[in-house]
Amino acid sequence: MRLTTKGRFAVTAMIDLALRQHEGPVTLAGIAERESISLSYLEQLFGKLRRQQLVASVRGPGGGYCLAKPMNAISVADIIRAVDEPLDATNCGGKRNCHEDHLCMTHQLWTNLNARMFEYLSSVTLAELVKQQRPEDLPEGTDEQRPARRSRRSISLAVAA
Amino acid sequence: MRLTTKGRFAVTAMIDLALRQHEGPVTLAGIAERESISLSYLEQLFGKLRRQQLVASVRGPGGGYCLAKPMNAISVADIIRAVDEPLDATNCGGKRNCHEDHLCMTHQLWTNLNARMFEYLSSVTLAELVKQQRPEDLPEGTDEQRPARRSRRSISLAVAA
DNA sequence: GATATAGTCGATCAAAACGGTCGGGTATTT
DNA sequence: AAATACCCGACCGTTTTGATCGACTATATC
Repeated sequence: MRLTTKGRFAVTAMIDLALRQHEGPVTLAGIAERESISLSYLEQLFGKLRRQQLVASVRGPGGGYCLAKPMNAISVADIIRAVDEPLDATNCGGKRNCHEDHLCMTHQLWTNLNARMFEYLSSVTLAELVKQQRPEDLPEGTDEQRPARRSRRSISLAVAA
Repeated sequence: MRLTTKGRFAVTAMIDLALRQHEGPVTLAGIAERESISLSYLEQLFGKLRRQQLVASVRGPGGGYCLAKPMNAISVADIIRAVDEPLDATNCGGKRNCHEDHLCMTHQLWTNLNARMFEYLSSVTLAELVKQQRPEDLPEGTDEQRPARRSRRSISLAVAA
């Protein structure tokens, strides 16, 4: 579990997305402008988020990104894990046996700490963050995910992945 | 609040120190060998730990480091904060007012998340970690801090791994 | 079908952080 | 005086961060 600005960018972007997806797919260009994150950097982050099934994309005009799940099913830990990817692993981890086993005790201990923190971040969902963000104008049912496209015919809804 | 291997190194080293300080000052060379951390890197870390009053140093032969406080008064958050220093700060932080105040809402929200995590890490003390590490051989009173120097001379007691 | 939109992908890059080395200090003990 | 061990600053290679650019693909609309 690593915590850097990268994860924060991703969380910020996901909140922005969650706040607007009820109007249809949200473009990265929009998020980039509103949140002051470079478009190309967002593309990289959302590539990872998409591969982790946290968001779904809709290509072409009127396209953009939607959440792939209800926002109460997406935790901060999910987001951070998606973008920070493979990650630390206590440098000796389960791999080598260090020197004495004294060292591995220290490592395991750190792993425990990691786990507890992860557990905490897993308990914080996007829905909570959004609710905390906009306690006023959050209509009851909006945390349901919506079909990707709104236009009259189509609903081609790629969702590839 | 950033979480990297740097903080982990510092925590590991502090646990090592806490486990041995009852025998007198603990040398960085010893910690370096036992925990497989480079001596020079440890020096940098302990420079910061010392400036944050978490450890005290004893120079000269027989010298080394001691905890500057009882180990139940030192939290993991203290250690990480000491070595990870200035740290992120939501890129606009309390400084500028972003664009609209919408953005700052997002930022403040992240700050809250940060705070909660920090709060958690603040609740984990070195004493707990040590206890967890060595549930068997932890005599009752050893978590009291000791005066930086152990006596006028004598007790050379090099400890050395 | 042409065109505009918007995601996808890969290469590349500068700056920062990470982790470490080196070489010189200074304080203290023996 | 010599040995120990903290102290400090400069430097260095690698990885990560955050960003840019260029080319491509899918789709909607006219």
